Amino acid sequence: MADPDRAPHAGGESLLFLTDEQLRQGIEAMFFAYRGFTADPDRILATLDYGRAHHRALHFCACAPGTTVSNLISILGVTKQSLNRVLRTLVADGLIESRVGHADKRERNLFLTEAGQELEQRLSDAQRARMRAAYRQVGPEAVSGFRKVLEAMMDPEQRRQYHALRDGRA
Amino acid sequence: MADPDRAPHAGGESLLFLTDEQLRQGIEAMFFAYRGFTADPDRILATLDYGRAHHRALHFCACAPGTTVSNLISILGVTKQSLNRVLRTLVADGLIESRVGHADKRERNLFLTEAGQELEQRLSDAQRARMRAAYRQVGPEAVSGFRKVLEAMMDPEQRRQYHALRDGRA
DNA sequence: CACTTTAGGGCAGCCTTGTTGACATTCCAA
DNA sequence: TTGGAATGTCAACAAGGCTGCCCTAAAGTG
Repeated sequence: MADPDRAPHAGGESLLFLTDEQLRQGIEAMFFAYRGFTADPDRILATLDYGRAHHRALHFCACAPGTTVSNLISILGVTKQSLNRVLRTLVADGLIESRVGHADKRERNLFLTEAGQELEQRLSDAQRARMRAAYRQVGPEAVSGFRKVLEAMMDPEQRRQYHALRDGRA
Repeated sequence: MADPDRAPHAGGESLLFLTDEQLRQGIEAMFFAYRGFTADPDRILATLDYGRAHHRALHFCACAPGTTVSNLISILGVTKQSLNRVLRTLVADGLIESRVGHADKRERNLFLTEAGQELEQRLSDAQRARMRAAYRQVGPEAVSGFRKVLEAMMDPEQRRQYHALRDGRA
């Protein structure tokens, strides 16, 4: 109860905005917003008998073509067995191509096929549309703050990967 | 390709910040940040053989004591069968008390027991700690933007519930 | 006052997608 | 060249979504 953030003498917003209630609101906002964030792609995926796991695999294959299973595992934070099941169906359905590694034959390099690119684009478009609408609505100032908070919330390892992906495309 | 957001004449950030690449970064930030957002409570839950679903139930029971199963269902966006399984274990473990409704005996009013409050507090504390650290790091300006974007990303129904919860506590 | 309809809630069973365990292949280093 | 480490695959299991079916209580209707 001696939390300085709740100290009565903290008159300015700079301290007051960290009350438990404010933090709780942020937590709930994150919860509800994430539902919205995934809602549009989820609807498309459902019609194709795919799930969010497939979307994630397609997304990161799209933005890092030729990536390996290992790399995808560390980005997605799942076990290789879990990823493998998803990849297997995507390869079987002709959305992803898995080529045996050139230098290291243990590795598999993953690429989207034309059909894979097409679906990934459809999913991305749906998700971006909502993002774009939100960004437009609140303005660049708010978007900058949004990005800052998200980055500050990541684990260091996740932040590292986030930057690596960005830089890889730049 | 005639996307106005990518128009080369858009010199100011006010238009440029909506490129596909910027939106893609936002999407990935959301993905990585959500992992961080749930990481701390997840660790606690794992030691108790609970999952995120239990955390959610505890959270919304805590902030709306006496709420009904129906209400929880609409907040969480899951089916009653799905919620029921989670509630059953929480009631069996003595973390939640389910009282038959007073006016309408079909309803069940849900309350946290003392043990339930204790666990909810532990989970909340862990999650808030990360949120607090992030908020502190980026400052109130950024936090305000963060909240604005999240709210803009919600579906109207989710936004309505988000506000209802806030107002219910105010 | 019965009698049907509607709503809240519970149980059983299925599916996706996480998990660990066991295994094959490939590479590399002793 | 051989044993260990790394990559990826297959099998089996668990959590938590889902639909379907059922019971009880309330509400509407003759």
